[in-house]
Amino acid sequence: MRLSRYPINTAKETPADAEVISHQLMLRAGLIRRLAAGIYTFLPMGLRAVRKVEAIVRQEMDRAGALELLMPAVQPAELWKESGRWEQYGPELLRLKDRHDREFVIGPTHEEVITDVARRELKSYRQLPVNFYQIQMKFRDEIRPRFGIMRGREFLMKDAYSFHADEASLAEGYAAMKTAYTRMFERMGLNFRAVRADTGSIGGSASEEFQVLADSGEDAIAVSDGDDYAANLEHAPTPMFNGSRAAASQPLARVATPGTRSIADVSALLGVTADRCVKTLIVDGSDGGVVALVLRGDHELNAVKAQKIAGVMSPLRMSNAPRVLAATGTEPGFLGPLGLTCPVIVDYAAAALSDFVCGGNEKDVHSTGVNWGRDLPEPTMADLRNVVAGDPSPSGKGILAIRRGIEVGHIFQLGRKYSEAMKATVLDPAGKSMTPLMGCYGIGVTRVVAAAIEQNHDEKGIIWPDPIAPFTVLLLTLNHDRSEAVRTMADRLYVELGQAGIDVLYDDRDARPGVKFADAELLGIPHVIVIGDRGIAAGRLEYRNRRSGENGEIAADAVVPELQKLLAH
RNA sequence: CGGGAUGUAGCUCAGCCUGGUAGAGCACUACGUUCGGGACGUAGGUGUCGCAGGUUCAAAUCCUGUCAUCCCGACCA
Repeated sequence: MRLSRYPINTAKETPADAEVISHQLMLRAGLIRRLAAGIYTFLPMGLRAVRKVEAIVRQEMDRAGALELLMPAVQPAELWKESGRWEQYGPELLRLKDRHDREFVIGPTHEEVITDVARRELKSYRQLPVNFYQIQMKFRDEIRPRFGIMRGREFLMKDAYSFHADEASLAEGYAAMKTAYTRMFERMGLNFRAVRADTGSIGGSASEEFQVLADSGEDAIAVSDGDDYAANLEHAPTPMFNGSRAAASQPLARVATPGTRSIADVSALLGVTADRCVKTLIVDGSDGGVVALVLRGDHELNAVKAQKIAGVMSPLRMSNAPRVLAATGTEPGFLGPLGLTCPVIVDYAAAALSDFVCGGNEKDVHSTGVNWGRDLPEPTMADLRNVVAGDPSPSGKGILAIRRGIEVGHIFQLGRKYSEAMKATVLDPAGKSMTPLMGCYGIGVTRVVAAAIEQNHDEKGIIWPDPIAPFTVLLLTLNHDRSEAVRTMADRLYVELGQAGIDVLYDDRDARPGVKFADAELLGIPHVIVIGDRGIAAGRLEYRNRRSGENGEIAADAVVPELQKLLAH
């Protein structure tokens, strides 16, 4: 591609409405343009990156034995009514009517359509297992689209759906997809983790999200430094209390703490760190009463974990002030486990404390030197808190750090939810009708592009990983219009590189060097060959690596083989 | 949907408070000089001042409504 014939529009200034770096750079580099909120045009350069990602996804899906098909974006409402999601899905589902007043949706996902395909096409267990996939535009009417293409309303997604005769086959298909996803993201050069996720309301036994690690990510995840363990922050378990705590060394005492309601105030006033204090939270119980949850002062309650505990109302609800007063005789800020009559559940970490500080269950009073077993009964314990950096990994290897991630893929075992609701059946070996199990596996293709930029950029612009760069090599000429030698050399290299099957972009514009270099860095083409009279005279052309910043030389008569060597690894 | 903010040239923004016939930089076009790190000069084009009402002799500016966009919260690839 010759840049002189390619209307790129790069901008020095950052558009005001772009918040995250990938959005800013995609706009500045001219990869995308906004058409409406969360809806973007991919300009040719941007589309090339999308196609590169697609190609890798397609190759690995094919390698895993999945079959590509293409389903319609517009789907009849009847299918959604059949699955029950016409009512369930809510306003994120874009609904519309045709001229005959028939109802349709613009597909946010394709479980209904694929299940319809399956019930028509699959007749025998002998056709199982099978995995269908497509790479297709989805539309989700997000409440708040943001971050450009990262959370758009219309986005390109690879979605796959597998059908299985039994659990073992489903598990096998799921594992194959996990392998395929791992290969894809590795090939794309992304730093990612497979994260244990909640199976949520969909049910099923296994679910993992693929998260690209980036500070701008919307999800908090806990990752181990000892192995590949990673989980959503809310889902990572904390270590159980091992039964040993330091011996009590202080007497139980009550101290006046007027006006100090927060852990921060108490620890400042008494000169103890927050991890020597406990906080007591009163939540509504499932039996109409209340339950006290006790955590270490520096820890955070995890609502998902708490509401799973017997006796605690789900969804979790903090008790209101009158109920707290009735149950404890005091107001929030001075609560403690001492003398409480309601059920008390203590987080493992709080249970491990000795000589701790807690509220005195009286306004403006705290207790110090409190010890389980001496001043209080041995506690009823549970995992109540979010993991924090430094906690041991649940995998048993390494310690956890809290990172942020961008969810680019999600795989899960669906079970029979859709096949049952939509009566997709096949005949089993005995000639009886059976309902196959399903798995589903998504990748946000366009989101991957944004995530890759989040992870690969510097102050000058994008730094594409080779496999998903719009172009692999950039030929950058200096003095283009005045030097015939430069033109001749560059034209020849352009042809040769193309013939060698290398994706080459040729900046043959009659622009000043500064402009060309700046654009090269903004666009982030990984390998740049600079062609100037100086280099030609010396027989050696300049090679620049966008990522390493390395500035080397290549023999002018061996550019193609030298580059091929560079690209090989 | 709740909270916050913004709409003026393709982009970044000034002008609005205090109404008087619309500006800068970047980008774009032509010519000249320049040419290995976002050049300079000369000339040039560019706007229903988001939209609709209202107030006024006069509205980008004041008032009302409306639409759009962005940011913060609950959802998702």
